[in-house]
Amino acid sequence: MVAVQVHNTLSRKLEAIVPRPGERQTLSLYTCGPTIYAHAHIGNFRAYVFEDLLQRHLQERGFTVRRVMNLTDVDDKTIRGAHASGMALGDYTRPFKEAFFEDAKTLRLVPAEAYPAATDPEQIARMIAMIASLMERGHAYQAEDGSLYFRIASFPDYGKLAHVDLEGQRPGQRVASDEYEKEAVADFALWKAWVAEDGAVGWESPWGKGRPGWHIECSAMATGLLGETIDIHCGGVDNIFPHHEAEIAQCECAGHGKAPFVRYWMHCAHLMVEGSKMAKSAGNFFTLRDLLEKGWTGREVRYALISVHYRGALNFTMEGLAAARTALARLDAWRERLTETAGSEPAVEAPDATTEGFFTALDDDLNISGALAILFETLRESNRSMDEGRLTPPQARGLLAWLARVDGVLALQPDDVAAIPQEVEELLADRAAARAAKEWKKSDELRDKIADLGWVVKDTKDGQRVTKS
RNA sequence: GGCGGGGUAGCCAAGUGGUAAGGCCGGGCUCUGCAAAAGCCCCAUGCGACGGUUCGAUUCCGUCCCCCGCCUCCA
Repeated sequence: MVAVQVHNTLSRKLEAIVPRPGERQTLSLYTCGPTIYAHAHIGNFRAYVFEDLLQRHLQERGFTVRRVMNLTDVDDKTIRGAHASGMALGDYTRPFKEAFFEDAKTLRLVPAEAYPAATDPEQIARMIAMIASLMERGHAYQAEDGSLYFRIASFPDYGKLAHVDLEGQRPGQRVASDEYEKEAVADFALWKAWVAEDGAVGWESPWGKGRPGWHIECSAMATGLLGETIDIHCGGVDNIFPHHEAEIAQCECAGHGKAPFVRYWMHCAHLMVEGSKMAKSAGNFFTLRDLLEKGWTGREVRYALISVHYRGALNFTMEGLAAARTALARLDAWRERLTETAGSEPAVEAPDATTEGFFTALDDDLNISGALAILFETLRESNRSMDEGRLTPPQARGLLAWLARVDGVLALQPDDVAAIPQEVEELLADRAAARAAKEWKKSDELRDKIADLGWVVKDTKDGQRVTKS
């Protein structure tokens, strides 16, 4: 059995991923999804692309991955946004939800098994049931304002994920000063009592009308869909505290036994843009849509996001995107060349054993740099062979088969190329004739005409090659 | 103050107690009517600073400097 090792935030160590007893090859994966009050930005997508790489690699290694990603469709910002636009909550979030799925597709993210939304009646019911369980066990209380809070003093393990000792904490700047109703300042909201600003947003509960706190949403949806113990839970580093800490507290206190909530916690570092923290005020805030408008493609953005190890800060730059474009073009050209060399021979010869290093690098906590190094070394080596005419068709086919496996993980192959229009085909035929007759002027004119139609012609050793401009 | 992540060539970035992967940029060459593309080759006596351990350290230990993040609802 191949051992995939990952860095577990809980233990701060590299640990081999082993399925739960009784589960042969199935792993559950819960990933915190977007809050759909706006378009997700590339920082959000960095986390989703990392999770996608993880899922795809686990699948390559033979695991069946059951993945759930939640959608947070109710929180302060969402309510404010809906209120400001005069729309019902669901009408306000719907376009952002649809946009998220489109963006995910553009970035080639494998769809999750389920995308529960916080406002789904079924999920609200689960949250209420979980809060009720916490109340019964003395882990929660209702404050004077009607809101329910988690009693952190009742859970000694609180802080084990972030490795924080609340005693030593300096209060953060965002502690709301009006939360005097709580027993302890660190106690977090499970259920927020309805207030006038909430307008039409609210659900009935045993404790009165209100809405769920953010943390309970994930706890309820994760355990509701994947069971009491989840194998892998991912998110951004900023979620470690308090969000994931709170999730642990809720699940392990409401649970039926001493079942740990999550076995492997994985967190993705932040993304910076041009060297600084991404912020609207700094003018370096990008959604995927912004980048597509600038002419970048989904796979270029994917490459830029995927090519830096997930636990290191990623500095996202236009230069980085340009590098992604060049590297992808090189991979594309190589794949085409291999395809030509492969011909239609049925025989397949396995590539050099070192190519397996691509996958063993990823086994090591998703060492993408090491994996890409193997990919490019293989590229150069086989190009040399082809230059010298040494690469046999069975060898080329072996490399293509390997490349297909590699791309099952990277998902960086070009989109299906658009069919060449008849008009362009005719011009190409004319141009080929002109070239054969060495009528260079005519050849150049035809190249211009083809360019006007939106296609670029390049003359290679083996004739003309056109691509959509 | 507490807890994390990080400082490796112009940029991005792996990695190892034994003499620095890979990508981009740049340079050279090949191909070539031109243009473009593509391919190959070259490109860090050096791994934040200073000490120490060692036959040998970028890699281990110590001290220090710098950058970034989290510390209550931001991936």
